[in-house]
Amino acid sequence: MVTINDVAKEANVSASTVSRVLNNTGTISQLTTNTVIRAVKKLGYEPNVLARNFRKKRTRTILILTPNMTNPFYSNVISGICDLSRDMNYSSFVCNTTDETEQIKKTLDMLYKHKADGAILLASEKGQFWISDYADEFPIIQCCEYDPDLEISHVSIDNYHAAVETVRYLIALGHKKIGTISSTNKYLSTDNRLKGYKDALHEAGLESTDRFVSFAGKDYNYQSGCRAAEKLLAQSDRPTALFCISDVLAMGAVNTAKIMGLRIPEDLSIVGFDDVEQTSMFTPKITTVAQPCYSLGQKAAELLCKNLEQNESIPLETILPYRMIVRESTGPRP
Amino acid sequence: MVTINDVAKEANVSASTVSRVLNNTGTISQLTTNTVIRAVKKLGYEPNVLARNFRKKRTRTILILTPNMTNPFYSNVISGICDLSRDMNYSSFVCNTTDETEQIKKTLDMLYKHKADGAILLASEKGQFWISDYADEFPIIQCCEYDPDLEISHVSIDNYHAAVETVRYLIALGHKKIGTISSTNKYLSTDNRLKGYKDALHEAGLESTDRFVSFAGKDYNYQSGCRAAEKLLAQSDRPTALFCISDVLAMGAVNTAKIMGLRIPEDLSIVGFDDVEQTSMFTPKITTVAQPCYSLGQKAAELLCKNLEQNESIPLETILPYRMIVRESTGPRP
DNA sequence: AAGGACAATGCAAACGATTGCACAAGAACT
DNA sequence: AGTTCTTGTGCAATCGTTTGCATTGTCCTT
Repeated sequence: MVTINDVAKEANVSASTVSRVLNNTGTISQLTTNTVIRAVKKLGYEPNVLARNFRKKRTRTILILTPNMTNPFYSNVISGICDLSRDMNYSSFVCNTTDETEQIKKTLDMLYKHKADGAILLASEKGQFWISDYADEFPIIQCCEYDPDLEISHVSIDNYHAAVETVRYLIALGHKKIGTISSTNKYLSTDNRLKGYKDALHEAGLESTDRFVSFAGKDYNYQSGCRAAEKLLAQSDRPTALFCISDVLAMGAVNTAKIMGLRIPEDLSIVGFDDVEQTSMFTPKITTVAQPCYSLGQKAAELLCKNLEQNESIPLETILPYRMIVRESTGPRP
Repeated sequence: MVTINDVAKEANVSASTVSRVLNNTGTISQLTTNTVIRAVKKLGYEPNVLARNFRKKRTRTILILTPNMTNPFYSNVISGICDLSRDMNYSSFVCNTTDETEQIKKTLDMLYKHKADGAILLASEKGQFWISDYADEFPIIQCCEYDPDLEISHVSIDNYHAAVETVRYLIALGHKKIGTISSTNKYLSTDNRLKGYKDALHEAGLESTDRFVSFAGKDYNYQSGCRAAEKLLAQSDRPTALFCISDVLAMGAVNTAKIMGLRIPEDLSIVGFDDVEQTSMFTPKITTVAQPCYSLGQKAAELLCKNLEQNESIPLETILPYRMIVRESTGPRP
């Protein structure tokens, strides 16, 4: 293995000079710089990352904490983080935490142990104040979900207005009885989407009744979407449109509706959220609010890496645009 | 930060002794061992990973190379790898390579740079002989896909027999005209599933004609599944059953069939492969061959870690069981 | 012309662990 | 009793970089 000393010898300078050339630190004459670079190339020298990390107490590694990387929404975000951090010459270490506090803490402790330089949290439930202990010492970014009561940087979309806009759209189609499928999880987005839904109804002078609000379990999955939809649609005076806070829930709702003999969108309009790939494989293709998953991840990674690299400060809030995609599951009021 | 020397001082021994106690190397008396352990606990000493890695030229990190982590099949495998390697105190670094040779090489070069100790390749196309150059020097495992011409350890299922069994099942249902949707990609599994399909037909004395074989693009996606199915079903003398080499292709086929006015399974039986979550959200729920994605990942990670840890040798071949799941998309010949 | 400022470089000490070698003390053998 | 083995421990070198400080030479200022 060729070391910095070999290069130094070849270039007739000291190891420190080589180091300074390679790190762009200190003042080195153009002439020497050239000589060193030539020597580096000639010997095919590559700095030993292990030694460098050790000396600098840095690893060029970032942590990605996700409840579950199997979820297509998260896997897209993670993809964005991985790709960008790779381009910045950072490694990314993905960790499934299943939202368990102990697991999250254990993973974040890697920061203390110098196994990683910073972290991106994909989904923090609200009220986890202890996260600040880490964020005070290390750069941490919350991506997608975040806690507004914590002074930690986050990258997200405007869930409130996305919900408002969606429900307005349903209202514009003539719907008067609009239901929603929410969730019992503790994410901010869930609250904001519910609030947006209610405000949009209110703004249009429509009643917002508990009868039209159904909560899927915190696991958010297909089955719970089916059940939640059933509760709403079994009522004699049922909604004619459903705003679901995730696509998977929407798929469950579509399924339940079909089983109950309702045609979509003729009898019932359904809209989802996220725009995971499967929504367009479904029949009917589901109208949804697209989140820029990949970009959310990229942006978070970019902010984090730049902070680590040049100590550039991370803005407290970064909001990316959402986009409503009208497909086949919504139509005028029956 | 408390170092090994602090512990040594506290325990009135030398740093080497502390090191030996912690690494279980050399011979240390029970008495000293206890003293050291007490000192470690008292000071809350944690070995500096960076220094240790540097000295040992190891990182306790494994590389995961995937064409695309967004694919639900891979994300499940990756999940298995991540979870198991975390339990073994290894970090895992996921990298999207989009099957590009240059990207794969660049990632594997991290092994040379001591940024990782071993690697798991999720999907290698056949004929990439240069991979052996890496495998000769570092532990590498191919998971799911592999090249039989390379002497590299792999963890997989028996794709050939899975295909045979599936087609036999369709034959048992009375089908005589059975088509398949394959792909133009260069994966071994694709070849084996096609071969299994043909052999099963042959074994039953049924003709296997090119008219009934359609190839989706190498991207494997929903759209290409739709197109491939259309080619098969547009024929006047069309198949009554389709064996698709992936669930996503099967979903495309279902969709196309519906559009063409065919009822499933009354007019056409369709079976997929993989058992990704969405198959059961689809109407009808799709009959498929389940691969133990998560376990495949776990197994590969376990073998790799154990090899790194205790130099335990990795068997050339590890085959995990598949399982056919009959759901709603298959029925007797119309 | 003297002094100061500055640019360019080298020396050597870190960083925190691991490990080959040496050595002491006691045990076991002849 | 003398030799050899074994066991337990410490010393000091080492891994490959980075970096604080010292040094040299050059140029500018007054």
